[in-house]
Amino acid sequence: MSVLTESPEMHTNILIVEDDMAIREMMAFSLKREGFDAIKAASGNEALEQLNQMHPDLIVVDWGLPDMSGIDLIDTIRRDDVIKEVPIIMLTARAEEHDKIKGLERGADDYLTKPASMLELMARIRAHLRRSKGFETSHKLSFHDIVMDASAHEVKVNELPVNLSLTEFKLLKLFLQNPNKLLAREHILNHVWGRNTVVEDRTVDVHVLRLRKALKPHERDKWIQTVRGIGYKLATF
Amino acid sequence: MSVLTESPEMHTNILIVEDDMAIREMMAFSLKREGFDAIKAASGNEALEQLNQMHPDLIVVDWGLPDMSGIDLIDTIRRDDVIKEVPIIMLTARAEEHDKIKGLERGADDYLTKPASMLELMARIRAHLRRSKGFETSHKLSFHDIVMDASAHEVKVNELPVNLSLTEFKLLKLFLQNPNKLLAREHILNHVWGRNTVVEDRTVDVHVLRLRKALKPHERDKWIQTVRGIGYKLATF
DNA sequence: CGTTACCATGACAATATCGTCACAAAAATC
DNA sequence: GATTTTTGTGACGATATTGTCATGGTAACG
Repeated sequence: MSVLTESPEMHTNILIVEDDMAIREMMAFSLKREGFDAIKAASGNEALEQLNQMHPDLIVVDWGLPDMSGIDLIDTIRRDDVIKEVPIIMLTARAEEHDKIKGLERGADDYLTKPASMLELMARIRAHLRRSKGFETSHKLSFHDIVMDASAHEVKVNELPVNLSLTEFKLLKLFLQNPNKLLAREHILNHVWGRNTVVEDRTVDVHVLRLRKALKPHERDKWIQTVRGIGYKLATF
Repeated sequence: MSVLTESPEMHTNILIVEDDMAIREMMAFSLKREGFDAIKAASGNEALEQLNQMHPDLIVVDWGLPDMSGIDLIDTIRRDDVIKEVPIIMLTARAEEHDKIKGLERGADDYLTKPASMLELMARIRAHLRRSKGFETSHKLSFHDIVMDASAHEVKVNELPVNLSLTEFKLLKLFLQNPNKLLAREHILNHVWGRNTVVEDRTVDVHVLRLRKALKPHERDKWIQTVRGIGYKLATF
């Protein structure tokens, strides 16, 4: 099972089959944010058309589709020799236990009830991909075109790599985890250096300076803004 | 009841790790009723003892155990080369989303909140077993043109054989299992040398050096990259 | 406009970390 | 039993990183 025939930086395609546009777009947005490629389908037939052209790494299926039930779609997929192995997560508004069990027995690998937390959906998607692809998919933090892959310890701005020291990396990570939020010096000290380290306040300034320098060639240094008397924040202007 | 019944001659062992006797017995009862063999453990250590003697097809773990958290148990299992592939379902009274995500990210395959419906639990168990049954243990690992056949103890780069010592081999294997992932020294020590061996940190460096030397004739030595302050990673640049 | 508090910046020394080599012990091979 | 290979460790120089300080600049405010 642990055959790594493809390299992990290869795009991981997730097919979303969901007729509600709002939910569909939100899921696509969340997926792209995490570094996946989201393919969208608004109906069962649209999904089948997509599946003729490409083979996603995972499928998220809504139970109630306009032209067929999600169950029917799963049946069709599981009958297709080429794609029948693909992990499928069912997503539905119905909380009825009966549906869950039916979905799981008919070939779904997982079942989530709407309104589903995007975080939980992402976690479950990663768990299934871990099984089917044999390796962990990467976690990505991003703010516009600043993208950090913490597990790979890699930062890119607009696809170009940025070289950071360990402290700078941790500092940027904190900023990315709190975009548009004002971070007090003390807060930064606690989170980057740890609660019981004795470091001068000004040290934060210096490391912010160094982080800005590293981002300067990409013209992103101005995104780390000074808030006089308090600290810094990551934001566009 | 279940549409898909397991054939009786095929013993499917399910390990239940749960300290609450009532729940444990109820789960064991349900499992046996469905044709599974239920093995019971009331604590984390009891579970580990069991795992020394047998390898279950699936494990159901309660989050809160008397001697360790379910998460710790999962960590231990996922570090064991022999049983690390076993599907794990977390079961817990806590409904907090944070716990769910933590469990899934740390290696659980599924997560159920108590009080869990036995029917749903059974359905999910069957869904996971359906996946893991057709589990093939091909021992081929690769990263681009670096190919390892673990069972044959053979490594080739671009079809040309590479001679490695045992430690170098295990080290490269770890890298291939975690491509593009930053591996901390401690993590490397745990996985290549074992958890209870006493070896200096710097030993890792020396073996990385030796592995690089072995890969140098093939111009792949630069793919093992140093991340100052933490460890190493296998990645292209 | 002047004062004050606050910050950006560059320089610097101390430290941490890593790559490399050499060597001895242990294990494997012949 | 001799030879070769493998392995872990210490040493050392090279380099990266880090924290602090001094200085000058800038925003805030009356």
